[in-house]
Amino acid sequence: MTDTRWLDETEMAAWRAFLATSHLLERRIEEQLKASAGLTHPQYEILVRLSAQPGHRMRMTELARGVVASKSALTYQITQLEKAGLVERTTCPSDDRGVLAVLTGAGMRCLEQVAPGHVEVVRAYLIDRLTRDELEVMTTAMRRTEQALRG
Amino acid sequence: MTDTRWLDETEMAAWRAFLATSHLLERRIEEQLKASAGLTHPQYEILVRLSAQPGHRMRMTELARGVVASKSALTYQITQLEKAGLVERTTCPSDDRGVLAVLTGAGMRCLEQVAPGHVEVVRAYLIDRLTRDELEVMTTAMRRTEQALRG
DNA sequence: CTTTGGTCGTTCAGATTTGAACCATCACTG
DNA sequence: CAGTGATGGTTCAAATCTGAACGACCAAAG
Repeated sequence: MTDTRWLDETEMAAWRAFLATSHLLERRIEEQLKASAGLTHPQYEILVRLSAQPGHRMRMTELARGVVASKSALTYQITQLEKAGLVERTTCPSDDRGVLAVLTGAGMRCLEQVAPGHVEVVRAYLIDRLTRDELEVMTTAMRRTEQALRG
Repeated sequence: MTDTRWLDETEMAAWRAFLATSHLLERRIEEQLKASAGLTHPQYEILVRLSAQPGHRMRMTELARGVVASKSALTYQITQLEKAGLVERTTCPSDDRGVLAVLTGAGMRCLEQVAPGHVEVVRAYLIDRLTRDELEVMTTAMRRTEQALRG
């Protein structure tokens, strides 16, 4: 057991700020989505991902990876969205085990209605607070860490 | 209703990477803490905050603000930590409504034992992946957004 | 001293998440 | 074709979080 490399002042400040910001932002987003459409953030992300796919459909596992949710959490949320009529389940033609989540017309309309307000929050509290340089630094840095965290 | 200012490519990339990274990192941290000491991340954060205070004690509301948790979530977690013997509740001498959460000796020892492994994860997946410049940019940027999100 | 409005922390019901267990199916091997 | 190990998605119980409602207390004003 080697000695611990503790975080120095700059590192600690970065980590604390990152942590606080991500939690606070999550709260704001959740609040805004709930108020404007009764959606949770995970649900919103699911709709976004589906809408970006050809055929507006995606395999459950792939979708779970995309939105960073556990398989059971996704099962639950898809069931909720299905009850709300925003998503449907289809059996996958190429793999009988598989399930495709498909965005419905109502789901697409819901998304189009909610997205502007959501983007506004993301802008107001994060994107518009950063300079272009900061934005680019953050993108490359976050992509690197995301890469490290996957796999 | 003015036209929506959608996120351009750079902005979207920044936001997606930030979101994915924060969720993935949260998962890793949770996993590591659970395995090494049966703690959740919120619980760990509570111990850290308390340990940094004179007298190892803090008011519930202030603590909730610090770790970015709702009042009821904090009540729940402090109860859990109390059952585990890591924290105690004391009535606040200056305000009979108030409750002070106090870190116990066992709590402090637990923290000292768990912290190295936790820091290692934060380093391995975030801090050590960033250059010094990136770190500093992120700190100022995140602090600015944190500021905006509080209040 | 009482009233008033606000803060403090808890409680409660309901919603969501987690992780393990499970069954069905796949892909490959012999 | 049977056997094997891995994968896909669901289910379940337990843990946790949310938001509203609540009772207790504070602080300032009358």
